[in-house]
Amino acid sequence: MQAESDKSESKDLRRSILDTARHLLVSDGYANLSMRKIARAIGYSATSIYLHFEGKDALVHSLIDEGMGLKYEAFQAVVAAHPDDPVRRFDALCRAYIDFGLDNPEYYEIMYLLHPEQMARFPAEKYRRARRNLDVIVETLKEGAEKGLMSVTDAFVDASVVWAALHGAVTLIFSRRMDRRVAQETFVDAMIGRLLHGYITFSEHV
Amino acid sequence: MQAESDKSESKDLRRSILDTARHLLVSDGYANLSMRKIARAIGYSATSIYLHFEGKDALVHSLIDEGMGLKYEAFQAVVAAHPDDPVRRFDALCRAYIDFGLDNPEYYEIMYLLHPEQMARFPAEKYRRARRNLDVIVETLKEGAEKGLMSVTDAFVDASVVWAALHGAVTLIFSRRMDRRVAQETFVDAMIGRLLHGYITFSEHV
Amino acid sequence: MQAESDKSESKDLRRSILDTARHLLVSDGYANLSMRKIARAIGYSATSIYLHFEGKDALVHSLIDEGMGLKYEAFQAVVAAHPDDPVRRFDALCRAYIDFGLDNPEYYEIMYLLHPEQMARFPAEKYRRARRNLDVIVETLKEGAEKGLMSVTDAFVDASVVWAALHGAVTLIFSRRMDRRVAQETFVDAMIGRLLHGYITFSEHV
Amino acid sequence: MQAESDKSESKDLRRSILDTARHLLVSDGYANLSMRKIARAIGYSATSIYLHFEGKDALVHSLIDEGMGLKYEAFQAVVAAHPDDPVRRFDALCRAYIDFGLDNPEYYEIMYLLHPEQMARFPAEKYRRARRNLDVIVETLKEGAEKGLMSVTDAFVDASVVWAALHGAVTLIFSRRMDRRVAQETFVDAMIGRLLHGYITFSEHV
DNA sequence: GATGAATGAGGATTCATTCAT
DNA sequence: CATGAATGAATCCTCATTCAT
Repeated sequence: MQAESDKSESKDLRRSILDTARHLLVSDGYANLSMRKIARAIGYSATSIYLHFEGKDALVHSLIDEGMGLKYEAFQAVVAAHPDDPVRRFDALCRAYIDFGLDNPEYYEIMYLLHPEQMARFPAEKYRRARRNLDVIVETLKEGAEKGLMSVTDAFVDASVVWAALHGAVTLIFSRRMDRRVAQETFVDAMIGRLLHGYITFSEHV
Repeated sequence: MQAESDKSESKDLRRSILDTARHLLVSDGYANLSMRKIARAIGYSATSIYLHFEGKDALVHSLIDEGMGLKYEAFQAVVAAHPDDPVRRFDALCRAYIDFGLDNPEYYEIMYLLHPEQMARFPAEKYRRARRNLDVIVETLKEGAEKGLMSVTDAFVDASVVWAALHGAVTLIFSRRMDRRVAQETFVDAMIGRLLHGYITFSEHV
Repeated sequence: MQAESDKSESKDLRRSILDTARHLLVSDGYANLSMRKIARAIGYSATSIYLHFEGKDALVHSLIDEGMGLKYEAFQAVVAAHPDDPVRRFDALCRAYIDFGLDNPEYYEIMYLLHPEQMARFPAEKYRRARRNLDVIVETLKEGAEKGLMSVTDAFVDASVVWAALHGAVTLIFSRRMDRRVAQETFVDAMIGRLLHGYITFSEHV
Repeated sequence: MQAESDKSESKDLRRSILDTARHLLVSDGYANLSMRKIARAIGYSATSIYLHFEGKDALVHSLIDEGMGLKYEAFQAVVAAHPDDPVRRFDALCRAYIDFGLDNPEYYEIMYLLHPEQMARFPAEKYRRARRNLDVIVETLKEGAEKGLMSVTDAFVDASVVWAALHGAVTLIFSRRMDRRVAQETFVDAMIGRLLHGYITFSEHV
């Protein structure tokens, strides 16, 4: 009857499914995410989900996709905010990485912690955007090295090291197995400080 | 007939279950680990597993326990090998951490990547040994600082940072999402190099 | 094609499940009542039952509920048939109690013989209707006492005594452990006669 | 080595099994009585039970047997205590019936509440002793009638009615579905009072 | 678009029982 | 006398998915 409302409702349902899945993901864990639970939570029939997603895998892929997009935007915002200063950009990128993880545990979970065996492989092409995020770090390191501000051996390798360290920080916090004697904020600051310290040539810069 | 073999058969089955579970864990992921699959793989009925383990949780706990033990031994061996030199000990500990992870992905998986929601909580007391591993790093950093060889702000925090970085390195390699342009060995060396470099006062030491 | 039949099919399955469960209950006993057996008996998959009932407990609760309803109606019919004569009402109530039990052994079974440990507790509120049945006897005794027709010490206690005697009569017949020398009908008549005789003041009334 | 101790131990084990089964019966209900649980409770292997009992049915039959014996003794004691007074004997028998039930719910459970479908039929011959208990009531009623102390129509039928009423009292108490406004003791007294009152000719006797 | 009905496969776990020792 | 090892059958229940409507 109301073509407009129908269309928007439809989009709303798709959104609703994705959002609910995200929330269930963080509250119950991936292993306990089920189509039925999503359906129950949004008040639609389980069948309806299949009108918007081919299956569970496709749904999760969409979530991964969204997460990749969000993270990409966050990184691009950092780049835009520090176009000329590779050191400050590096600092901001590290913080953005960790913040994204801590703020979006659901996305982080499926983007980086989900084993590929648990679902149909995420299409390789979609990982391109993810790679571009790493490239941002690579470029930043290269620029810092060129400007004599940062000591870089191999930009690719070093970017991976930074990436790994940040990833480790996020997941260690997630796993709640970190020593209680260490406050989360202190820990994050220390991690970023060490990374900066390790790559910056002149300490007075920071 | 062979009293000896008979006695050991029982223990063999237990071992067989644990090993099979370990392998399935890495090939199919924890979510897909089922008692039935284990049973099928070892050629026994599912019921038989319950003769050796109280349930799925107990089985996984046993695996975690074993992993903890292995890792603890590895760390203690490093400590024994470098009783007086905190810098070399630090280097060796980092390498031992990553090596353990790469050599025992199944153990690493359940020790550090398993979400606690997915199974009954691992008895707190059993984590003591895990904590002692962290303490080894803490002590090493303290000793390095006392001897003026390492620059440490807060030993607990710094040990956690190191821990996180190593953890990130291992898991990034596991996830196979690392840039292919980076060789694994180069990456590991770079990570350890950076950690050493970041904490050592006099670079001529390394 | 036949919208009518389609709609009712769903309800038919629900009915079919309930009826089959009821029959199995009486033939195999509660302990041997299983979802699979019900499913097999109606020619559906076990999963289908879960489309109509949340679980085994819910299914049994539905049966109890139905039984309570039937019995309540039977009692109300008796009350309506004898609005002014408490003695005849008492007689009819006793007979209705026993008749209900003998006519609906499956319902009686789950309503009164099922141990609560065997299933999730039947919601307390649902027992209200059951209590109202007892209250009908209480009121009848009170009325009989007020009119000087019946000798009652404490209406609550006496109603419970009546209830227990009737319950004992039904279950003794069920258990098939009654002496064969005693015909069922004779036994029932004797029980009701004794109850009447015991509570009525003037014997000429009966 | 110690033939004596061995033998007695063996008998002890049999006793131990029976006692444990009885206790489990009352705490967990018949449906939850399992060989494993019994074995675990007495600290023996499940297999050991099969050295003393052919199977679960045989074990329960033994319990029923014991219960029958106990009850028979209780009734015989009452008979011995009131050899000449059928009225007092009747009173004492009723009380003995209810007391036995309330004191030995485990025995009562399997003797009178267990459905025959739930286990292999209890050998018919073993019910003879049970029948003899009913006969005690029959004889008492007959004797009371002969002495002009009790009004009895048909001793068999009346004994069954008494039996049913007592059985109903016990099971209603067991089921915990009795109205809370009625105290157990009051209820039992009322039931026995009514039975006495109903069968005694001259009320001054009591 | 949306749904209710239906299912087969699989999940962990418990049970009574047998057998060789 | 006692046991450990082993099993097949059964338990309830959840899942992702399909199909006709």
